[in-house]
Amino acid sequence: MSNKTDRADVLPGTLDMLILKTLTITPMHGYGIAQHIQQVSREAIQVEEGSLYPSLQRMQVKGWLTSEWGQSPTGRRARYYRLTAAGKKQLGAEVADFRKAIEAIQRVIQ
Amino acid sequence: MSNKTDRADVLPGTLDMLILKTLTITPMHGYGIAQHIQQVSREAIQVEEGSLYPSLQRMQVKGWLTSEWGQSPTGRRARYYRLTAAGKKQLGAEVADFRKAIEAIQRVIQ
DNA sequence: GACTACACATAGATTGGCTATGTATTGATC
DNA sequence: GATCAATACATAGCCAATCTATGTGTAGTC
Repeated sequence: MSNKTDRADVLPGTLDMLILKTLTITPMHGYGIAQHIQQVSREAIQVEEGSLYPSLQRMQVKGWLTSEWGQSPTGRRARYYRLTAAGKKQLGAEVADFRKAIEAIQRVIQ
Repeated sequence: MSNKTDRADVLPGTLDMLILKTLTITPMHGYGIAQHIQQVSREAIQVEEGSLYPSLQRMQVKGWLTSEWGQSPTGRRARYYRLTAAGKKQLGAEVADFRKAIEAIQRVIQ
């Protein structure tokens, strides 16, 4: 029974959005995406590999990302993910929906 | 494919919290809880019956609610749900977790 | 007597993210 | 040169939460 705020599902349904947002900075490999989200969220969000890679694959299938093999800064092979135009559009929609959702919930919980 | 913001799962995992919060006002029957959440959220959140009643049952099992049959204002039988002390405590915890979670996500999405 | 709103309830499906596991490489430490 | 931690990708199987769909029944209205 781990602390809820340790995990990516702090709010289920938001993982794709966090990944897409991270990739607006620069194309990144999976491990780097997870590190970035963890750091920016001040360790509040820990993206598990078992969530991360399936999500990256889902989003590639949907056309929101492309990827290619490359070299990580440490010299290891790594798959670099890049946001597509469709991915940017999707991100915009998800962020807008998210803001509407928390606004609605805030009204209920005051 | 309905509009996300039409449904209770605007943010999955928040339904129990919304119900608990609603019951801090006064004991209420299921239908009334759903109406209240819908109104306060300005129609942004629609609690489906197939989500509502299972949730009410889960929370009773966990001891967060009690219930008893009564009369609705329109003269029909209705099951009234009442928040327990454990339910109040749970609500506090869920609201705190929720605030932490959106804070963390906001940091990532700016 | 038909229809709408009210009211509760369950079955079955879907989704998302989890845990657990497996592979493999690099760099540091002993 | 062996061992270990960190880096890196990936899949299988599970679980929880909510959804859709469906069913029952009553009160009030036209």
